[in-house]
Amino acid sequence: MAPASTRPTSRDVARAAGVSQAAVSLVLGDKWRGRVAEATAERVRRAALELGYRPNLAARNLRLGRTRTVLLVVPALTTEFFAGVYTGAARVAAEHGFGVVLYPSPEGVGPARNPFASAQAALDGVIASSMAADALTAIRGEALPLVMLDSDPGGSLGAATVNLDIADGVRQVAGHLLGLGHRRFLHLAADVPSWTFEVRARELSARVGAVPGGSVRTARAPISIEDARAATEAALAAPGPRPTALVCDDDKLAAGAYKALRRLGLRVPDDMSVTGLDDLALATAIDPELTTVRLDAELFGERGMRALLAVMDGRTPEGGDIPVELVVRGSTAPPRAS
Amino acid sequence: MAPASTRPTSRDVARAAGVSQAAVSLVLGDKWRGRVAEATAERVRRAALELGYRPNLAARNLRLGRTRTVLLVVPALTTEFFAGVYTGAARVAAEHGFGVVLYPSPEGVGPARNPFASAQAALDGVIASSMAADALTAIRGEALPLVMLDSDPGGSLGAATVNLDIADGVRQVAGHLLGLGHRRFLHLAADVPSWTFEVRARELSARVGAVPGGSVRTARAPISIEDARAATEAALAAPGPRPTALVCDDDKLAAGAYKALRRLGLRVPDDMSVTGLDDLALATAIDPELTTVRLDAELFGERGMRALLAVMDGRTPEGGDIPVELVVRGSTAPPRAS
DNA sequence: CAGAGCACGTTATACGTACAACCTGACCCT
DNA sequence: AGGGTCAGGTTGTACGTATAACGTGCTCTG
Repeated sequence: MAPASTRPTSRDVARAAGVSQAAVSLVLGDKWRGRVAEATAERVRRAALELGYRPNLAARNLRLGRTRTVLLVVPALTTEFFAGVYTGAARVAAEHGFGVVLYPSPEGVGPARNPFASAQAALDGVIASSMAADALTAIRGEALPLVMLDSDPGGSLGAATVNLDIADGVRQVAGHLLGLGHRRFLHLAADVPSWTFEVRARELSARVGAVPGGSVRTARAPISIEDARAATEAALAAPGPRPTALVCDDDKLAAGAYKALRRLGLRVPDDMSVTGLDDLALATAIDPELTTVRLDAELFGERGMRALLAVMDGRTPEGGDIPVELVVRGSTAPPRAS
Repeated sequence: MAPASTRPTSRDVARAAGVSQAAVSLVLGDKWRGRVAEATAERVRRAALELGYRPNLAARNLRLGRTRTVLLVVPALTTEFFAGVYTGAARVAAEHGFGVVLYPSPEGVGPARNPFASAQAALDGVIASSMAADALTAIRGEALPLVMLDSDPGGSLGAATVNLDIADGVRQVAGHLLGLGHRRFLHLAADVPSWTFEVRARELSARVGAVPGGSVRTARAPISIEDARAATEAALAAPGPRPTALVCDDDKLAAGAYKALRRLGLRVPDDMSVTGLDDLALATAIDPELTTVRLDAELFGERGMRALLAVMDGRTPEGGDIPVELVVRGSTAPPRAS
């Protein structure tokens, strides 16, 4: 009489092996050394295998009071970059017996825009990108151990933060372009409310402003190739001397800028130098290949996970921003003698 | 005496509101109509709010015997496309009170390569891309309701499948290029063991082979821009008359092919027509913009989730492949008169 | 005015697991 | 012989929730 098609429990395994449920738990939990005879343990293992037993995670989580699962909240723009962050975080998590669940902050997915309503999984902690703005209030409400990625260290009110050294990346870009002789800059800024984008703008202005004759104009666009194209065309239609260098907050924006420049009949890098930020695959797919700042997404994810493990453990996560690296390719050159 | 920093339970709320735990469960579970006075319900709600009560999901899942969470297994190449699949699936899931957890099949992430070891979440069902090959055996072992995306309907042994009409997409591409006058094809195939890529090859050969003088050569590359570039260069170095049309299994491959053609001094579309498949943002970022087949990733995800809901419900999911659409852009033109 | 019915709750229980605490017989040592 | 030790288990319980089953008074009706 098959008792319906319900999954076997540890008690079923116990019955089949002729032992108590506790013995099954001990054997399968690898805590049986010196408590259960090897022969019995083997019987239990065999019975579990035959019945196709899988432990009920809900029950285990309830019993243990923890889930060994953490949530990674990323912005809707699920890209290579955050795929890398996930990979790094998942690797470290796996080393410590943890799992990582991804929550891409939705664009109109659920009514609640609440990661916890969506990923119903019971969680031990959260890593959240500061770009996933929609989800942040819900996250705070949950009162779980939290690590923020790329968030204002001052403004995040006590939550641990792990940051890329974006300021240094912008410094390197500015230094590179200034060194080539550029003075008039157009900054194609990501239209996303996030501290990291404020840093980009501030740092660029500071560097360029410190040089005689240096000037920065700003255009804004959401991180989308089409929007970037439109914004760039509009900005370059403005009166006054044309900028010679176009600094983009993101490689995708740079790809849009390329399109705008093609339509305007301007050549990269002869008429306009262009830089990006991220070093996505896209950066080498476009022609000419893009000078950009390489961000180590995987390392970012690893550091985020390590920080979360520290927080969950009551320790203080190690500080220090993650270094970034300028990658010079074919999209930057000295401005043409005017 | 704060009882440590442990999260409040429904019993704590009950105590604070002066009612029984059962009453709390009724009120917060919205099952109190006619069982609890409005004033009492209000007291309970207020107490819950004040204590910051969050139900323990592990306990609820255990009690209810279900989690209202499903797993979406996607291949490591976390791209725009699967981001779209997720969005569609999550939307439908949310409509039915379900959550979706993403599992990107890892490239060397965990030792187990087991989605269930990683996403420790207790699950009600699984949607899996056939490209996430590493994870498939683990998935079968779990014996959960399963829907496969883009899988061989015959070979998937009873699991429900939802497929894009890739064969028709390839037919449209072949028809378009043949109509322009192309006869010698190079097929840049994705080096991924998945039924959908077999379909591409088979269908292209069939169509082109049916035309007098039609021939198809094949090159293989992993889905990466650099690998695609190398494979294309190698293939075009082969002796014999050069193909005039390059059919790529994926937009990323096409981007790699563009690079190869640039290095060989061949112009698109004058010397070589190129087509892709996916219609990613990348397709319009490269120059000239890519003729490709648009796949509706979100619809794909929606249909996948609907099918899974049907399976979990004991119903038969609706059949029918998802239509795809050829998008003609600047990368295809008639072959130059030879 | 009996008792039916309703409004408003409460008590008890089960979900499947992990583990603390307890038990039992065999063997050993003095 | 008496007790101690140890291997090899078992019994019992708690985790926090949802809900079935069971009271209570009170009102209404015939």
